[in-house]
Amino acid sequence: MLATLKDVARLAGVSVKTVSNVVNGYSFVKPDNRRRVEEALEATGYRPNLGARNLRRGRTGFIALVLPELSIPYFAELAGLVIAAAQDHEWNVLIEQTFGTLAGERSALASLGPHLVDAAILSPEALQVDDFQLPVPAVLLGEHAVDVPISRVGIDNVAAAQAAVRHLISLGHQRIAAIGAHPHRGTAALRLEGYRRALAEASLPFVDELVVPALNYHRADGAAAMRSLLDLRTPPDAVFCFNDLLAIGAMRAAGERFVRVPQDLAVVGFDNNEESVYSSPSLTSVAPDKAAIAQAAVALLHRRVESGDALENVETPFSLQVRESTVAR
Amino acid sequence: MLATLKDVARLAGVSVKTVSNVVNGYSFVKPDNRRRVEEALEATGYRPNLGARNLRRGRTGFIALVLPELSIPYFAELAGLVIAAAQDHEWNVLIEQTFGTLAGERSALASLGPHLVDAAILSPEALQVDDFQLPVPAVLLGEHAVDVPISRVGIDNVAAAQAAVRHLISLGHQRIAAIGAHPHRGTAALRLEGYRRALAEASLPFVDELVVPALNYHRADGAAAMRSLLDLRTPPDAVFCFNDLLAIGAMRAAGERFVRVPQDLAVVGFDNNEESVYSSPSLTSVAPDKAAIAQAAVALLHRRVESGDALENVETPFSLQVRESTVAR
DNA sequence: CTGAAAGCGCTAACAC
DNA sequence: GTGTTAGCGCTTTCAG
Repeated sequence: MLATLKDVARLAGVSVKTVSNVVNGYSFVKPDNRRRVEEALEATGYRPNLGARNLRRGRTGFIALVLPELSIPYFAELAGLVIAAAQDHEWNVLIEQTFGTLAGERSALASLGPHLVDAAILSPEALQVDDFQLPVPAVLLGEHAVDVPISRVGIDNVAAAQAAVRHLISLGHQRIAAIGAHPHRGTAALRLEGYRRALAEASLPFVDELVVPALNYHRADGAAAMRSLLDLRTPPDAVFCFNDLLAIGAMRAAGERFVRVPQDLAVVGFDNNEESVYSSPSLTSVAPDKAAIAQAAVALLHRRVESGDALENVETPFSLQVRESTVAR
Repeated sequence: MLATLKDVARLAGVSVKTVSNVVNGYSFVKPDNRRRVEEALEATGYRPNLGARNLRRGRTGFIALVLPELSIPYFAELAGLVIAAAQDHEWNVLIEQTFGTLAGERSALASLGPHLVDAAILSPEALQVDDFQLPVPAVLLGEHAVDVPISRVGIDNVAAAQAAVRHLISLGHQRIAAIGAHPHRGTAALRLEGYRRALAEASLPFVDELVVPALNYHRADGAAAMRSLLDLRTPPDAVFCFNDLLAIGAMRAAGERFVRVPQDLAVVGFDNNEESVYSSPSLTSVAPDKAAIAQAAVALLHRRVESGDALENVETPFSLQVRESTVAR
């Protein structure tokens, strides 16, 4: 098997403490001993047993990332960035998929014993107030669906949605639909509010039939919603979708009815997936700074775990990426 | 803090051994004791400390999944399925991103001490023979770029590529390009071989200028490759791309030159990403059974870790999904 | 069937 | 500066 601290100590002719000191870079070690230990370390190929170290230190070396599904590009991209950010703090990331269901989210939280992870990053969609009895420090990505005392990292969703709809209005669109309303999702409510404000400031009417709910935010849901909009007596001339997948589905449905984007229908998405840069037409989208979100979330948790800092909310920047789905090339 | 075995034992008035027996479902425990222990378990909300358990058992409870990048849809989808499959074997999954570089892959392997994970699933792109001195049982997804004694799970890449190109030939295409050749990637070599065989069996010539290499397999690489093909004196009438991202990029580049897909140019991809179902036009693609790959890989590792089984190779099924990029609707 | 006790590999008092 | 030693929480002989 692998060498232990004791093996190294024996080989170097010193005690485990000295070896431990060298390995952890503590205090001063007599140069002579240091050299001998380093040679022994090299000779044995010693690698610390993280499990034992963490058991002793009372930490695990892991953080959990709880998200709906890795097959959703936004979360896949985010997960990659969280893993990279966690490395800077010597954390490994454990990914739990909830599939956006309450049961899935509860079971993910339940599996999150304090023995498994030091902290958690959550992207909940269905959790309720009672569920937030977390055994470890946590940070929410996105919005508080309910009012609960947990740190949060994310963009200003109202302002971002407003910017998207303003863009459509500035292009002369008057009958602007929204896809993605959802009764319990905090993020959906805020994006709807941004949509509402942009209409109001341009003195455009808020038309109920133009706001289409979506239970899920997959491409198929966007396509279905778009079809229902195209079936209206007066279809919209533009549509703001609450994420890029909905927008991709909407554009697909439009194409199937020979509705041209952007000439007949302008489309804006949200998330700025890589996919959206290469779609035909490419998709105008609200672009949250995902790297900033990932880094802020991990850094915040690190502060909380290390120094027991208080709750905090971090607002990260966003921008609007204008592409062919609103402005023909 | 949280209750330990000792706390539970004290409360139930028994020894830790008895509690441990109950928790682990071992042997027979006197009904009376069992009841008392169960009550104490309930009262304290006891949750075993995985770190301590694993330290004792000499296992970690984790497997590593080493892949290029989560922002690549194929790997994101696969990762989701591996996580689900690992749950069935009480394993948590640790994802390491290599970004497809040799340095990244080496550092991922190095961090894989036997103390961190029980086993590993690898999707290497650049590793060399010497690198395969793994400290834990491992399984390769995709192909052996080099000849090393490691288990492998994946589809028959030659047959799959051949099926894709046969499909193009059956549609009457004669001048079929290939995008994605790569000097060191085993998978690329096999797909190229399938392409070559399909041409040969139809007595079509193998034309060097129609085979375009791609250093990376991102959308931008597909677009660049397609542009070079469209610049040829006689451009191809069909193109087989070694993954869907290349194909999406190729279709985008074709559209920018007003080349119509599939009328002027038929396109086939590989991987069957969800994205490809909703692109315009939707993309014909070779569809590996990703769930089967994930399950086979995890199950194989479980057998090796538990019973020290020998190396084995598992071949998983695939199918060809025909869509609008080869057959107009 | 159950209890006592050893020890997985590591860190951190506490002595020297 | 360095050695000795006591645990972190758990599983597991080994007695009884």
